[in-house]
Amino acid sequence: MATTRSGPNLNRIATALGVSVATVSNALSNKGRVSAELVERIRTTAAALGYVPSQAGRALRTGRSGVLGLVLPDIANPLFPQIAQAIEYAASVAGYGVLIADSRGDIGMQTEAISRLVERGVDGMVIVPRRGTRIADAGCPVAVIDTSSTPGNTVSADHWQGGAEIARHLRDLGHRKILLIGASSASNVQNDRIGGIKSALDATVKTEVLWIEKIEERGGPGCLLGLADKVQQGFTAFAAVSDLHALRALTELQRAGVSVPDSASVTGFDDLIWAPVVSPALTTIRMDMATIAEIAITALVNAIEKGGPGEALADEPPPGSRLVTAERSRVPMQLVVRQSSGPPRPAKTNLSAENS
Amino acid sequence: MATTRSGPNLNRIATALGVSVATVSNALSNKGRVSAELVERIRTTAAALGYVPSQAGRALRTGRSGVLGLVLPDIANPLFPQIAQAIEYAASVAGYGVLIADSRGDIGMQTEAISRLVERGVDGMVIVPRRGTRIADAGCPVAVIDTSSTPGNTVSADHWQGGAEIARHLRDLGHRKILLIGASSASNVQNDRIGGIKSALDATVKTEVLWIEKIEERGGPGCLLGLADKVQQGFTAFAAVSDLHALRALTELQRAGVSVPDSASVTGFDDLIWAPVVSPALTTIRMDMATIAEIAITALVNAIEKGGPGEALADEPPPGSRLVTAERSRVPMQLVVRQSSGPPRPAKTNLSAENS
DNA sequence: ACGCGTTGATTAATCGTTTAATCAACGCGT
DNA sequence: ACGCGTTGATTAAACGATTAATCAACGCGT
Repeated sequence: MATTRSGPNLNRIATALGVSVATVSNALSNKGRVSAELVERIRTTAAALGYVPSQAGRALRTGRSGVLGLVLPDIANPLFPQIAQAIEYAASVAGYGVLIADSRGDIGMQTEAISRLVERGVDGMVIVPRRGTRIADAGCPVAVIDTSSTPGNTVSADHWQGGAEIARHLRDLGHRKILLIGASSASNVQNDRIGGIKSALDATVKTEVLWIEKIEERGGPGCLLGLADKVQQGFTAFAAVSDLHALRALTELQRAGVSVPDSASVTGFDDLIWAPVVSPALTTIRMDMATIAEIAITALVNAIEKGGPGEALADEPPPGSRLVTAERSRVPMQLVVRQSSGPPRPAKTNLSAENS
Repeated sequence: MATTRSGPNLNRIATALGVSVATVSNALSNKGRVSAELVERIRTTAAALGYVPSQAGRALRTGRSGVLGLVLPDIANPLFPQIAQAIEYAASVAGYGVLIADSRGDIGMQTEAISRLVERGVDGMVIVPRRGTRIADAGCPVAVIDTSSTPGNTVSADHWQGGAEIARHLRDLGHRKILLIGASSASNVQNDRIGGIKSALDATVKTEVLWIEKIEERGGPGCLLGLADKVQQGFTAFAAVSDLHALRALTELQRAGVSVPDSASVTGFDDLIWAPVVSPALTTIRMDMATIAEIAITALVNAIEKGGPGEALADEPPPGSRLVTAERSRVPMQLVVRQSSGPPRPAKTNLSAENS
């Protein structure tokens, strides 16, 4: 079934019309000089025969497969659907297919996954690295979506600005003691988000960072984070750097009898699928994945087709992998206010429900 | 960069050794008759030159692209990471790459997405339909992963049995009034799960089905489901047909001051990523996606390579799309007991924490 | 009438692999 | 010594598209 087997090819169209294959090829691709009338006839019979060009033949001749690779070292990441959908859409608009590769969390398999893609002849690849793993040269243009502070990053959400948005939101609500919840201090993305939060707050607001990884070293995976104690210590807001951790915080607080948002506010990041359906619906920050994907794909396609803008990192332009760059490398994140955030301990009002 | 451009090809290896390309090809693929010694020499120089076979050349000659398509009409489905990961892994083990296609929820785009894949020359495709949409013929072998009650289904989790497992778990805990929570009565999967639950319960256990879609028609998306009232009515367990709905139920109950699992049990389906981290950790049912994917891919690859077992639906074997079949079509689901389920209203004990 | 540029189409080579057909030795039985 | 099967390697023809080079008319100015 590969690539139009048994289906009509250029030859069949050519003989059907009594012309040469070259003419047919030219007519269908607007290349050489073919009379308008003949183009018309070729087009119609091609359509009538249900002609579909063979990617294999074209790839062999042109050296382009029309396929991009998408490498997700951590496919279990709940952001994956958003990313895959956006990348697939942007790629298909640009006329490319998307081949997925997964290293199943294992860093060593990332290299293998990449080489699998290369063997399949991808023209370029989009890599969403986890925790700043180094990208070995792939021998083709590569776009990296991570965060601005990662060297070689092509484009990403402006996690720093996103953090600042959340911080201002909580500060304006009146919170003065905020607990920041992250998973791993090794993640560039999480560090940027936390950095952004802190940067937007002056000395009147106290913050403290809680790393889940640290706590789970003792308590085991899924253990309680001790947030009820934090409430006792005066924290009125809990800003997690991912909706996953926000969810954990939310349920832990509720279970401990802390009412949200009345007694404590909880915010997340990424607007994952469950953010609107939990109760109270989660205030969070959404990344514009569609725009990010479009920028990444555009940069990648430029590098592929023109050898155009972007081959950064100063070394060898033609060989090795070329990390592509884009003019816009930070896409703003958007605050989504729902019910999980509100002013700290106001007697009993039932507040803030803009979005959702 | 497509397909080993500029890289060494068979010809280069052949001239380097002073043999013919055919011999090299035969040596590398164990086909024709080549002396063991020569095979050895060819292998080593091929490796030394970093030879990677050109998929394009091979595809053109053999009519096989070595690529499968994965069609997800509802990519926003949180199950997607599990599915994509399992399919990608099974496919790569079988020597195939996976091209993703997404119809962004729109049913009309499903056909377009499929034809995009066909144009790219996929050898076959795996389709995970949403709500029993019909699959137009794709012109290549197709494996369908949905549920047993869907006509043409190739393989899937045994949702019915999964439902029965959950039902027995709750019954054995002592629950006698269980609320079943589903999203849409149009979903075959959800109906099978609910059917399975009911089938395992005798008349001593009362059940009632709550369809979220119906409630949201009035209350709007994300509205409260009125579960606190249900508790008043004597329901002690809430069995959702997806972790997403279980999560919604859990947070709604907790927010209403109903303690879980002391005053009410909540269970889900699918063991999505947040199931272990919410508090209390969610009791749920896990599907063995790895096995399902392996069965689907095996059946698909059989159909592709041998024209082997499976071309169902009685009509034309060679043309049209061929829905493949597998010997095993139902893969059992596995109960994962965590903290969100327990016996109904036992005075004050702090119970059941097997798994997690 | 001759040369020349333009238009419109064809010829043929090429991409890299697979594979059927062919061919050259060589050993061996008769 | 001749024929014959076997082994080990080569030749050459595909697969389907792209594209540079070529070629046949034709119109037109001088």
